[in-house]
Amino acid sequence: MPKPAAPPVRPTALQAESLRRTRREHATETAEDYVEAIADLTASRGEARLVDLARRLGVTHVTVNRTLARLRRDGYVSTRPYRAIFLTEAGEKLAASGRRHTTVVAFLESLGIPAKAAALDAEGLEHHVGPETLAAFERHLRKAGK
Amino acid sequence: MPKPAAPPVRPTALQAESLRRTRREHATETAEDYVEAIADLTASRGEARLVDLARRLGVTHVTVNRTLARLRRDGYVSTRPYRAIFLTEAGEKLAASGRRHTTVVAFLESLGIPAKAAALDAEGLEHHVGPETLAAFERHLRKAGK
DNA sequence: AACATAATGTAGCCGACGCTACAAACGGCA
DNA sequence: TGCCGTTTGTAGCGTCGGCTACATTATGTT
Repeated sequence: MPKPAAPPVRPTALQAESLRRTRREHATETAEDYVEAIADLTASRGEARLVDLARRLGVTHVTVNRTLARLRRDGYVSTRPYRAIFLTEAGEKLAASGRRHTTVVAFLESLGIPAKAAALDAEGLEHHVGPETLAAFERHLRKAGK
Repeated sequence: MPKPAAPPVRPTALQAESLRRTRREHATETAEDYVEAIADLTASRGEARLVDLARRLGVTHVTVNRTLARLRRDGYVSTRPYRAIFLTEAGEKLAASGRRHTTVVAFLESLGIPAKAAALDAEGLEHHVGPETLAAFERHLRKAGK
């Protein structure tokens, strides 16, 4: 994000708000990374195991375990000792919306739309993108973006 | 960043690496935000005060104080009780490089280059962009981007 | 069945980044 | 000069996301 350096200080409150939003988004980012990884693993190999997640996310199994505890607490996953990890409905939704969001943003950007505008527009668009359209976006991305 | 959902799991290590890098970048983001804010404030009103920083960054003065302590520890700022905050040479450099980086990225994106590529290219380009070129970039951005 | 290895769990630590509440120093104005 | 509001400092707390070290449970192989 281009922070205007030339025009003095002006929009103090606005900048603060933007920074705060960035931080808020950070908070859910991890959760999204996890649920998306779980969804992918479940889809690709039938079950999501803790070690796979750890490898996939580049952290230790301990970290995964603790994060899973939080996700469980927040109702995104259901886990049982020494068993595979499953997404709850809320988890599925979060994973889907996360994937949908990144896909839409990527698609818009692939059309040459500046990241900022793309992110902004995606925020609104993503709620109206059906499965077919989403698939089309993904197809386009696979072809265009290497 | 488009996380490929369709092609199964494949690049485990690569994805982990990318996530790790994202986290590392987060770490310096805050420092950059602070030094840039300090630089801006110093430029625009002669001195950077703690409360201004707090307002500007949207956090409490306490948080600013503690972050400043870390920045002092890391050699980016010099502070004295109840006095304005100054950047050290390292701090100036960090502020400049941060501003330079965001400018270059924004410029590339304004040309329609997808964010990912822009970020990647900027990483290399920014070290070769002189003051005049940077100014030109900024001029272009001020005209093009609203 | 027995054992070795892999997977999962637990304990305890650390740092970054927030916060509220309270204390102390500064500064301007009556 | 003295007082009051502003600014800065400090104490203590919480959450998140990492980690190492060690304990326990599954699992697969002989």
